[in-house]
Amino acid sequence: MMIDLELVPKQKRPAGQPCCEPVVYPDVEREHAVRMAQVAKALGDPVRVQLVDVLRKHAGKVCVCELVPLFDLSQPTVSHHLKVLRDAGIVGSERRGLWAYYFVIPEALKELSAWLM
Amino acid sequence: MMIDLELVPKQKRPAGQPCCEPVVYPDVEREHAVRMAQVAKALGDPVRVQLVDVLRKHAGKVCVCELVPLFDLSQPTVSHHLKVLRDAGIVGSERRGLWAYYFVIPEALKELSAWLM
DNA sequence: GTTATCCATTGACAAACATCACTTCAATCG
DNA sequence: CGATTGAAGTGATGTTTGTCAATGGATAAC
Repeated sequence: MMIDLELVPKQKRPAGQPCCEPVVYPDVEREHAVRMAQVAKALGDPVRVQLVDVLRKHAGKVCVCELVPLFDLSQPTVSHHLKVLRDAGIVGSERRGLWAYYFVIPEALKELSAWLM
Repeated sequence: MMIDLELVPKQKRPAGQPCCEPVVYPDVEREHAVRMAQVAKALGDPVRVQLVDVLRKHAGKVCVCELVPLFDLSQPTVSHHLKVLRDAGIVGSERRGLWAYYFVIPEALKELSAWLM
């Protein structure tokens, strides 16, 4: 982990003055940060990461009843995780008769991925 | 949002049989999912997303005292968020006298970004 | 030494979260 | 119709999280 730091050696400020100039922070980032955090938060659980992973590999072909046995969780809990992903815009769902099929919405992941790089 | 679904229409199963074959799930994904979730979870707060954003733009040049005024938060709270990022391996810190400098560890973000695509 | 400054830690609290057992809803089959 | 099935919703519970006030620790200036 070699990071070139270019540290700016600071000196103790004269009493009564602020330690340093605050870095200016564009307000534009604000809403973007909120959105990125929303997506990241939804992915902040191993179960949901795996759900996304499975859905990505079987887009549109997986119903909830196939997902449940993959995790040592009750069906309502899996449904809950799917809802979290849905609320974050990461997955969508479609109902066909008794079955609900889930699929990943690639744009959501792409947006976060882009910000990360 | 046009997703090609290729739904597999299922028929109601004969009584007593499972609804469908569970999708096989390689156990290799497990630990990877845990790691991805760990990073994502740490990014699951707008403040921390903004912290990473600022640190990325000023690598190695930002001390905590510069970060605090950017957020309408107390210094301990900012310290807490930095610790969360540090525990997730997203940022590192270096102490120089009174000041603590934080910097982003790009690999952590890159790993998540790669998985997302 | 004493004092001031930067930062981390602790303790406390409300809010949010993950989970399950139970229930409800919708659709299918007989 | 009634019975059954897949999935979502509810309520409850224990855990985690975000936040701050207060404190502690280390370093620099005096």
